[in-house]
Amino acid sequence: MAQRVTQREVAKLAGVSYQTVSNVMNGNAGMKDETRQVVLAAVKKLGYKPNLLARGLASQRTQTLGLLIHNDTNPFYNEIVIELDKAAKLHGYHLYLIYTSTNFAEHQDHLERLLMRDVDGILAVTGSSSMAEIQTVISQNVPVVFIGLFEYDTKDTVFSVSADFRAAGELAAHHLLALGHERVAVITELEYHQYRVAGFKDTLKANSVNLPKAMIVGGDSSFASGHAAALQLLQEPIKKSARPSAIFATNDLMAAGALAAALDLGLEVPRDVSVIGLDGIQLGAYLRPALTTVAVPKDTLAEMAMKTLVQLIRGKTQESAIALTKPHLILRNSTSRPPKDAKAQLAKGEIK
Amino acid sequence: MAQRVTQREVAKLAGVSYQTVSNVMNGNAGMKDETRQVVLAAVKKLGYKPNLLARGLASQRTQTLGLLIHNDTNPFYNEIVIELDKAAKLHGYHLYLIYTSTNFAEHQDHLERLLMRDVDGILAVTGSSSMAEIQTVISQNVPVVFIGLFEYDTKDTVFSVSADFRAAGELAAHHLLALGHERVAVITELEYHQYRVAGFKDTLKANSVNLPKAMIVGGDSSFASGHAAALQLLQEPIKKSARPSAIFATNDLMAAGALAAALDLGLEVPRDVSVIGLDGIQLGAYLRPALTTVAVPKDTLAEMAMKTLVQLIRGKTQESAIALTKPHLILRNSTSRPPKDAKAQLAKGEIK
DNA sequence: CTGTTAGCGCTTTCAT
DNA sequence: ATGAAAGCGCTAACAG
Repeated sequence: MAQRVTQREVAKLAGVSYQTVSNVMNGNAGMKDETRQVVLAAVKKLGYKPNLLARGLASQRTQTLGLLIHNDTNPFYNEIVIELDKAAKLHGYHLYLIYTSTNFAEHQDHLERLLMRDVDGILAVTGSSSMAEIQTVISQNVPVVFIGLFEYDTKDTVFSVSADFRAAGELAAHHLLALGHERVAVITELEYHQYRVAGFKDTLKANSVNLPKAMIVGGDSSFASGHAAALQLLQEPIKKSARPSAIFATNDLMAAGALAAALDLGLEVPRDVSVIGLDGIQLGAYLRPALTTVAVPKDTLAEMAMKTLVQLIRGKTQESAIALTKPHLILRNSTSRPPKDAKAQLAKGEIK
Repeated sequence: MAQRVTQREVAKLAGVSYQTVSNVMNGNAGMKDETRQVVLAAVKKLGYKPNLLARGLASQRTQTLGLLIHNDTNPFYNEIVIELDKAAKLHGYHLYLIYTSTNFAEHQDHLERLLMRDVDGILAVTGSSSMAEIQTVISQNVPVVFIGLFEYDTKDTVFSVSADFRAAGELAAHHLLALGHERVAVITELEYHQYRVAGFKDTLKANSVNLPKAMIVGGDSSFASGHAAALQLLQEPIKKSARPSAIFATNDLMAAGALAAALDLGLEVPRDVSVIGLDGIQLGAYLRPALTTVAVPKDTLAEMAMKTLVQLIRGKTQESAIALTKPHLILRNSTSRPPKDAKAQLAKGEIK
């Protein structure tokens, strides 16, 4: 229904055999420039477009990639997808989009479908939890590259492109330290954000700032969990005198939640408490105060992932299984120096 | 590289001809239940998975759809894509994802690529501007359904599924009127959001509330444009006495911008000015105050779009070319009754 | 109800 | 440099 003109017809019009047409279309080596011109003219005249299905079937290369992505409402995923689409276009690939849950059976099903379509490779933007599963299911058949959303203590059979989350944690700590904070707290996804926390913690320690266990609260990367965690951190009656002057949330959505929680408690940000996130999603710029955050360079992340995958597809084994991109600080308005006089500050903070 | 087992091998193992295998796989009519079982056993034993490329080539149905989507940073698009992916899965389709600009040549290129892959249909989540172009390029070859992002004064050769934006505008107006607002303003994308504005305006008029031209400011649906427009509306020195007590932004991103602008001016929302948006993106819940908005039901929108497209693919011509979903109000904290005493209020509003 | 014969549109050897 | 033959893995008529 969609396809009409075939190579045969082009060949007939051009007065050549139809393999010659194929050669022209694929830029295959040597042939008289004259015949090439004749063929191209015929192609243009007939409006011939190759049928990519047929080509894929014959050549075993479809120029398509599966894009497996965690169906989370975190805008970070979307912003990554946009960059991946750009990168894929650049390299001549089309993307099959598949949103997936963390359910293993579902994963398997999606992967099988992708394989049935002869994708040349797979990009997996999923939580670290499912990495091993995915790898197991498909590595023998088709190259996979994992992208950016997990920490980097992966098995070395896995190809992954990620951000240097330890460095990100360090950046956050340095920023807070530079401002003079000494009572800081962390909101994090305990199971998966270890490196972000480690970088943060180590930097504090190196500067003789202590991070008590009670000042590390878990969340699940969602806005709601960030909100709840911050409430706990800021509201806990007993701890009032020791209320943190700054909170580092290991992703922006939780940071947004923390910001909202502070505001909901009647606190002023950053006067009463500073908040810094990690991701660099657009959302941060929309909040008031706008969110200071450590940004992951999504464009280079996507580009690196594509490059890696393309090389794997071409059979060039990589030396290094893991690539990291460097994060950077985006300075906005949710961080400042800590309250000068903590006691006085506390009194003012109780407006609500 | 990816595919191994073929129908032939299954047939050999099962001791039948390989077309029988094909029949079993496609659930084609009658055959001894016994042979079916034998075949299925062989399939399972060999781990046979059909090659969808070959099937598509032979059957002229690929069970794939092109998803053309405007590459805008508006989260609304992403939230729609997630719903469309769900709907597609439900109907057994895979989605080719393509982000596209508003550039015509680029559009054409993407569309041709999609056609080369023999997609069964196309979902276009693009601004109304490109609708006609797309339609022209492809309507003869493959069914297209346009989704939700433009107003509904389309040509009737076009199949579109959209929200009832007039009703959305009406809802916004009713909410503001019910709260007692009489001095309201609108921030809108002038060229494309006419129906939202019309519904809003007409409802005001029916309730004897005037909407002067100066109270309608244009934007481009972005946060920045909403911010700028609100600044103009709230700051304009001369108009201070006539400052709007409520702002209706015709999408959430502009509403977020308006909210931020009010806050940046030192105003309190909703005490000094109410803000209401339209879309229902998650972002609204993250803001402080949380954004009251008129939500477009993205899930039903997506489901309707898929249903329409599937029917078109099956050759069942629709009676109606346009389907609309009903929006609803999400009440949060950015709207309230207008300031009791406008004069006194104004004085307080000048904090900054 | 099952098997035979074609052919979807293209890429690949392999001769010429 | 170009042409012929074969086949990618499947479905789609038909026969039997």
